[in-house]
Amino acid sequence: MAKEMDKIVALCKRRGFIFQSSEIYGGLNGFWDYGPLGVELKRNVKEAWWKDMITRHDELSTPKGAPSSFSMTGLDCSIIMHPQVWKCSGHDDLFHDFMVDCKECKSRFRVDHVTVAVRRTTTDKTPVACETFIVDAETGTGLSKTQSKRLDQAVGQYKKERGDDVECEQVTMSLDSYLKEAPLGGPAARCPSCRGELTPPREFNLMFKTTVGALAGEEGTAFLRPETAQGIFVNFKNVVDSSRVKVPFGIAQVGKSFRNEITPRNYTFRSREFEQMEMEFFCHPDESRKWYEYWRDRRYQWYVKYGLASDRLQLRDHDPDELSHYSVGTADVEYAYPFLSEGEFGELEGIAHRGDFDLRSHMEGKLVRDEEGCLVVQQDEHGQPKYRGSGKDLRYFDDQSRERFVPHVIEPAAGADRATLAFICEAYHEDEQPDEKGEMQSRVYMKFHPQLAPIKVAVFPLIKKDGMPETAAGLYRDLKQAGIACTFDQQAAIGRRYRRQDEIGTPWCVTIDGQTAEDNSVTLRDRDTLEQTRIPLNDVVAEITSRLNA
RNA sequence: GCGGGCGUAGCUCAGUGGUAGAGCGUUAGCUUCCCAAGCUAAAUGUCGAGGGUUCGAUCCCCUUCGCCCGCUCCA
Repeated sequence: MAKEMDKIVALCKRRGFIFQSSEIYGGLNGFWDYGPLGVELKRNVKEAWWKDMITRHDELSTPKGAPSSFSMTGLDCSIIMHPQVWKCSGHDDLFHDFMVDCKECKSRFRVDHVTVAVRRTTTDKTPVACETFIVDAETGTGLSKTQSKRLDQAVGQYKKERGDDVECEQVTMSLDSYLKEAPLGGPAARCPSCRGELTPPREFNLMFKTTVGALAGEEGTAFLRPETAQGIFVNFKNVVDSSRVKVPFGIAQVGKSFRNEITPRNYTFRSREFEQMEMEFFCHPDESRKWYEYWRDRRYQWYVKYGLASDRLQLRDHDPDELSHYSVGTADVEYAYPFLSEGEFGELEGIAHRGDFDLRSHMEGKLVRDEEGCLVVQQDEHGQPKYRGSGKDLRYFDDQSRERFVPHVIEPAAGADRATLAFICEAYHEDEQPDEKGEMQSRVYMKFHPQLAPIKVAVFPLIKKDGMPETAAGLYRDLKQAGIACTFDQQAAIGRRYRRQDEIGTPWCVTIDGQTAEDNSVTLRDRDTLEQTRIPLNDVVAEITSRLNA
């Protein structure tokens, strides 16, 4: 499997699908460029998505499986937005962590994930001893017996030194709070797994920071968007007010997002700069469950339609404890990429039921879930909203029912690069075909769906004489005029030219031969079956067009 | 981020303390009436980058960047 991935990566480089960014300077981890063929492939992927979402959407009919008819519209938002957007969306907290590293065993921990049991004096709260541990979410386990014993011993030692009149109590707190409370002097918190020395907390920000305005300073600090979705939410009111859409409706966006991943790996799968195809679907809360299921199934089918095989593609509903902070239901469309271990799948797209979390967050301020599971505005230590919302009314007024409500949101969020990579991996095929002497030769071909293939047709004169090149060039121009991506090749033997096209996934080759001059017919050769059919030269454009739309 | 391995032509790789080769591919010509054909010719590398040791480094040492595997982290 991993070997197959190496072949795919080599082919992508050799044929101009994907290059490493800034390769001549040694490359830059987590960034990738699309070559001449790659850009066509990725454009076709995005175009297929956009057509499915917007261009071909019929808002007068009810699509199969949908609760009702609905509207769809597009949007293209800026990459840099007001910093408050990320505070209210939750990204600022979620993507911004302080981490400590163990100098001994090199483990890394989020400061707020490490719990500290502290023994301190009851009188002046001086910390005497502490032990760290990670609370297991499933078992809820805390301090071990050994650790308790160590605490007892440390307190005993302390009492011996100070005399017996000190009373100690035990409290637990996060490492975060402990470091703030006992910055100096107190016993050092040690590594939860090996008791090694910990580094001071260091800032990790998964969002790319930049400065707005020429003057550097905290004032102008802004972030490159880590997802395209927030641009849609903050424009919700603009779209409703300007486009006459009625709930239910969706807003789609394709664009770049940026995440400063700690470990970009697996080719283009986890990149620091990537392109998303996101759609936010706004509906009445009572209907949201049905819409969630509709979009989940429809998005899965989209990948099937464009050629991902069902045994390497799966739709997986998240377990309740796996759900994001905002979600009441999420499913992933996953693909068994060849770089993953047997049985493992990687995420292509997440379809999330986000409820009213996003719109309300941008109205009221950043929300969190309280003990009863209700969304409430997160408060700071003074009882004020931690991050203030816009204060704008983002509710929707339904003229028919005379009802005013915050729509619920279904979000299918797909990775354009991940989809492109999955289509590349799925397309890669090797087989054995006889050469002109009848000996079996290995053949590599990319079995792209014709709508995704970078080039749809290659036109060849069988040999470079008898007017064949001229006839072929004429057909090439006709195809170009019709807007069909095609190429012309008269170099080398015909077999080699076919193989070249196979390797870049061109579904059809048209060859002008001796018979063309006699009866105006050409051969149309199929990439996958290698079968050739004779069709009239004048029908080629129409034939290709109809096959492309099939 | 840590540990291990690796980095030589477009690709796959060989090789040596005295500034480099093979196969495939690419390009040009001839030949060629259908699946990587034949013949002829040609191009291509600052041996990942920077520094050090040396009379001399692609080779030895250090740093750095990148890739792969594992751990960690993460949607």
